[in-house]
Order: sequence, then C-alpha cells, then structure tokens
Amino acid sequence: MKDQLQRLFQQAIDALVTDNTFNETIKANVQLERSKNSEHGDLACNLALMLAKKASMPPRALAEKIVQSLPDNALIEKIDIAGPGFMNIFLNKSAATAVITQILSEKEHFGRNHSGNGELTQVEFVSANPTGPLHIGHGRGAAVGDSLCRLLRANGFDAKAEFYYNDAGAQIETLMHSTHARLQGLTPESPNWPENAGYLGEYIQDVADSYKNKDTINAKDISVTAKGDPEDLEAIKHFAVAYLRHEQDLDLQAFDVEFDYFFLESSLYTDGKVEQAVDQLIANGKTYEKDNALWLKTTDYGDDKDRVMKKADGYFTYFVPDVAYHLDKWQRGFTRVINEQGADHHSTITRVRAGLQALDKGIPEGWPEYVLHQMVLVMKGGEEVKLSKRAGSYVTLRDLIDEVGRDATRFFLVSRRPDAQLTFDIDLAKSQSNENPVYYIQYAHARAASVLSKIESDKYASADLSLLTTTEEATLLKRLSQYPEVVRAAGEKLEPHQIANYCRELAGEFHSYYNADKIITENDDLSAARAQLVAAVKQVIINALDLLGVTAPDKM
RNA sequence: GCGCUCGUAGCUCAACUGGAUAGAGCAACGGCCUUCUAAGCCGUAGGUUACAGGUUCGAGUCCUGUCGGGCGUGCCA
Repeated sequence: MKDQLQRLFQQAIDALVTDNTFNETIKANVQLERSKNSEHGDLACNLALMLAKKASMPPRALAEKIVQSLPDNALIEKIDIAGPGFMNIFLNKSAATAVITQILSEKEHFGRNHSGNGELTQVEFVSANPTGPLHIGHGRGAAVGDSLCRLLRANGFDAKAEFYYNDAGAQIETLMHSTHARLQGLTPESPNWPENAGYLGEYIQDVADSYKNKDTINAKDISVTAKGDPEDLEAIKHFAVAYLRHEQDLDLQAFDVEFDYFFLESSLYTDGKVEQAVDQLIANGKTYEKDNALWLKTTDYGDDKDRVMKKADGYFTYFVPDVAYHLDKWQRGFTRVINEQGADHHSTITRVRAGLQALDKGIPEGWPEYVLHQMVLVMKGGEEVKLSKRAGSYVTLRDLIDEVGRDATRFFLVSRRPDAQLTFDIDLAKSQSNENPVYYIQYAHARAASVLSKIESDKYASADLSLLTTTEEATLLKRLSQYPEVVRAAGEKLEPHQIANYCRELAGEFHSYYNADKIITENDDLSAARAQLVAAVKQVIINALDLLGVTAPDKM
C-alpha cells in the first residue's frame, strides 16, 4: 500500500515538472512515515519540505500544488497540510480494515516477505570455547543470533545457524591440564596446583569425576567414552572437550536455540585449510618475514599496524584459522554471512576482512557483516558478579533460565539494542518475574484467546468491518498494518529488538481496547467484527513473538 | 596515547532512512473488579536527551570539541 502511495506522489511531482513548477527534472525520494499522532492522519509525507528550495516557493504552497496534482485514487480519504508543510494523509476506511482480512487469510505468513530472494545466508553465533558452561553473555548472543535467523527467514533469506568451536587453541591445553590436576585430587587451593591449569571452576571437578567413571558422552555429532586413565593427557583432553560440548548442548536446548551446523576449528588444521590459506597469502605477496615471524600486511586494508600470522615458535596466531574458516564459508556458497559476537572481538573484524581481501578471491570488502553485542553486567545482591571462567565465579545461562524462565530470559536479552551494554539484575528479574514485559505481551495473547473461545468461530467467519469505529479500534488497525514494515526494517537493520518494541506497543493497545470496549456485545454483527479484530491481533502477537523465539500461551 | 562504542526520567531501556508535543516498564501517589482473565486499565508526578559549538525548514539522531563509562589496542584466544 505504501508503494502505491509513493507512486502516486511521484506522478504528482512528474506532473509539476511538466508544468514548469520546477525548472529541472526532480527524482523525488518519496518518504512516507507512519504518524504517531492520529490527528496527523495515517501517513505523513514531507516532500514539500524537501523540495521547497528547488521550487523556490514556500513549503506549504508547494504542498498544495502537489496535492492538487495527485491522480485520482481509491486509497486516500483526504490530505491535510499541516505544520511547516507536512502532507497528512488520511486513508480510506475500507483500506484500513482490509488488513484484518489479510491477516486472517495469511495467518502465520502475515508480515513475511521475499525481499531476500532465498539468498544463502549464514548467521554464526555463540561460538563459545568448549571450556565451560555457557554464561549470560553467551545467552545474549544466543538470543540475538537465533532471532536474527528467524528475522532473516521472515524476510526471504535462506538463513543457516552455525556454531564455531574453538577446539584447537591454547585454551584447550589449559582445560586439559586443569582436568588432569583435578584427577590427581588437587584443588586450586592446593599448594602444588600447577600453573598451567588455569580453569579454577568447580565444574572441572565434574568433568574429572565423569572421566574417572568412564562415562560415555553423546555430544551433537560425536560420542566419547572416557578411558579413565588419569595420566593419558590426550584422552583427558578429548573427553573434556566432549563433556563440555555436551553441557553446552544442554544449555542451548534449555534455551530452545538450534543450530544447523557445528564447525570445529580443529578440522581446519586436519583438512589443511589453514596451510592453504597461508600459502595463498604468501603467493599473493601479502606477507613478509621479520623477527623470525611471518607478518600479514593488514595495513594495506585499513588496519593501523601489520599483524603477526605465524609466531616465532611456529604456531599461528588466532586470526589465521579465522581467515581460513571464513574462506571456507565463502566457498560453501554463503554470499551473506553475519557474525554475531561479543564486542570484545571487534578488533578481529579488520583482520579477518583484511586477510580475506589479501586472498584475492573476489570476496566483497564488507563481507562478512558483524553484529556485536556489548557486555552484560550481572548484578546480584547489589553487587556486580564477575563472569570469570578462570576465577570460577560464575553465572551460568542454565541457572538463569531455571530462576527467571526461558521466555522471560530470551525476551529480556533480545529486547535491547545489541550495541548497548545492559544490566541483568538477577534479584530484580526473580522478584519481579510477574512484571516482566514478556508476561504483559503473553497475557494480551491469552486474553484474546480467552475471548475468542467464548464465541463460536463460525459466528465471526464473516463480518462487516465498517462497524469498527472507535478510536481504540483505529489505533489497533494502524498498528497491525504496520507489522510487515517492522519485520522488513528489523531485518534490514539486523535489529530484533524492534520486534520486541512492536510487541509491547501492540499488547498495550490491545489491553487498552479490552478495557475500553466489550468485544462480545448484544449486537451480533458488532461482536463478529470485533472478534475478527481480536483474532487478527492474536495472530500478529504469535507471529511477532515467534521471531523472538518466545511462546504465546493460550492460558496464563 | 590511539581505535571502536555508548551517555535519554530515581532505575532498566525505546524513539522507524533527521520530522510535528522525546515514549514504555519498574519505583512513587490517586482511582477502576457483580460484567469477555486485575499478570490488566485510567490518571498524577518525574527531562536543559552528559556539556559546548556547528550543519538546515527541522537534530536525541549528522559533524567538531570537551567530560564520563565499556571494550580493544600482545608473537593471548
């Protein structure tokens, strides 16, 4: 509908060009905005303000000429010229209620579009080291990443979720030594606790106990049985990684987050992909040797200094496998990749992109895209809880889900802009769990379901929607018709929190409506029309919450 | 020091590609259940959008500077 209106305004401008109001051809960027204030109509257009100078006439006068030049149409009821020169568009009544019919026929597809054209897109997120349980920071990544996948799919992209396991670095050695020390009956308090056993958390003891019991662990795509030999370091390492991967699987399951693919960093070495990438960089002349190390000329691609690729001790620095990994993503056909990561990784962006450009494989400069989320501060008892895996003080994601609930946790973590820090006060979340915004939205849905259950659906299968005349009804209709645009905007900007805001507004307006007007009245025709509106609201709440991975229960 | 990022009500956060009177929740105060779910609604109060300039018809939003927080800045991952 917006498109149709934009075309109408473009035609009006064209007409004014031919009658010489403008002395040049104007390629107008017609902007239509949803007005916040209902006195300002349904949509507002600022064309006259933007073009006043070029027409060398006052904006309000230009606005009048534009309105006069608009072709006849069935959409617009009237246009007011207001303020400095806004054209406030009031839509036809039947155009406003048409959205109900549309929602009820499209159901769960309402709001979805095909703008992504099925482009193969990958969202990589969480990607935690398999060295401990997931904490709330990973939770934010999981909530945002999963929601991004859902949003992209709603916008017509073929989105795949991927988890990258850093199972090949120094942190895995640390995990091995930590488990080994526990197997020997040591604790971090022991005077002879080894220095290279850096993980001090109690969960390492669980890993050691399980290893000693010769347990079998079934993680996502592997099955490992512990040898039980406390001196076999390789076996310990292998088992510990599997054990903790399984723990993370359970965390993700509890959070209702699914991945299409788990990628192991170690496979990049065993498949020779790291070597291949390095050889290619050397062959392309993008490297040099200095101080016994191999350097990449990242300054050619906007970095502020060159970076070491291969250390003097012969090992690669961490970003080298990252480059190889991203080359692999590209070769798998992901023309679009979005990496959802903690903001502490932002320095890798320049390096990974630089490495990819240096490979000279025709990868676009801005590829891959990044969505970075800021740290989550966890408060408990009025104090900040440090999320240090090494020190062992720890708030796990699963603790949080148990205490606060899955829907509330997900909603909370995804309802803020990712690039702003957020504070998660555990005491507050627990004590006010009934007042969490997610319940407000779910309650709106439950209320709608409850009312509808009181009318047989064939009683409102058809209805005269022109009976919807109250201001609350007009407000709701406007909000509903806005939903497809919100899905599109949130998808384009990769901002799931816009969906959360929309949910809150729709729920609030529905609660107001519910209190202001009876849905079921003496008048059967009116009841039918209102029931259709309620059914449409209910459907859109379901659709929107689904994009956030939050359920919409019928009863609360 | 340099780079990125954020600064909005007492607290936690919104504000669509720059739009009209900056909005919610929590906390505070006052009302609304004989009636479709009160996990709700209505109202009151709360703001120099950190500060100072600039750009323009118009700035919380863009630019410059200052102050403050976070992250990064390693031959750590």
